[in-house]
Amino acid sequence: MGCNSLEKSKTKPKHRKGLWSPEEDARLRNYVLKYGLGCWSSVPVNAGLQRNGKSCRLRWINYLRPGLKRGMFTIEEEETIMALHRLLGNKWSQIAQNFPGRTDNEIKNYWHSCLKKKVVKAQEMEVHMNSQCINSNSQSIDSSTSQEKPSIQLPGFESFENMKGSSSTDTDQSIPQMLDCPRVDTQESPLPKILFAEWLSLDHIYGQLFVNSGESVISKDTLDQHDPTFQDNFTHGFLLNEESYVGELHHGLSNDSSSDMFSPQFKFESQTPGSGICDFVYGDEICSDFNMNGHVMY
DNA sequence: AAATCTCTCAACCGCCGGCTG
DNA sequence: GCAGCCGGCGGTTGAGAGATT
Repeated sequence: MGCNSLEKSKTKPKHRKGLWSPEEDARLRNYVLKYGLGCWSSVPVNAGLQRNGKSCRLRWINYLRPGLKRGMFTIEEEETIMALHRLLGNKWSQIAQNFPGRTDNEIKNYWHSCLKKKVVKAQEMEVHMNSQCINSNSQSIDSSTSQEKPSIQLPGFESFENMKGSSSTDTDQSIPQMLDCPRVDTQESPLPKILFAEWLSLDHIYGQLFVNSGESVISKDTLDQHDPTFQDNFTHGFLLNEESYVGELHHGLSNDSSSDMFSPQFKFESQTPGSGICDFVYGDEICSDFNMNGHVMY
């Protein structure tokens, strides 16, 4: 690695632990926005932080990264998490790839604090109902009933069955079909009707931006505002500078005509060139800072 | 009002695979 | 092939907030 030599000769600094202060957040944010994502181990040194690189990386990914969606999980998100967990097990990073703006840590926490209990409850209900069923009419039960259990079929997520393979964990083996979980109807699902075959993560996008600083991923000139292939804006927000509305950022999917896949894209609409740091507002929340310089720049 | 309990979630820890010298 | 470092991931912890007694 190119950056490890930086640390080698130096004595190990004492790293701060615990919660991040606003000052530390500001230092890290300013550094990454200015110099981009590179070698995390050099970030605390260059940014003047008494943290280790790992801690900086985690703080950026889970808290400071632009585009993070904060707040409660929706019913749809909840159902999707449970469905994906049944398919993938505790593969939180893979699950998180299907939730733009959510982090694997967030999903993992939500699972352990809320969803796990629901699954256990459902499991207990199933056991209870099965025992009742056996007692009342044992001869009517045959092997086919288990195949008729309700199963959550996420539209477009069929291929995850293939991904599951042998990587299943103890948890996904023990989780029963959800008896009280509303099934996702393929006809009426509010979820995107596609599979994110490979979600182009924000990290990836920003990483490219930082490497090629000066390039704009969201350019009002390069993106067709009326792109007919741009579908299902499932997240969007507003860009504000210090005083006023600057534009609207859509985060959606664009059909790649060369394949059946859709790819995530940003669209920037109704823009008024601004300057300086802008906030991306999602819902009622200010998510992060965006540098604006005519186009959306970083 | 105070003590205790429960829950949430940010952050840490340890492991793993990939890369480099 | 080996050692060292890195980023990434999943498991776990513990501080703090809110609920309950």
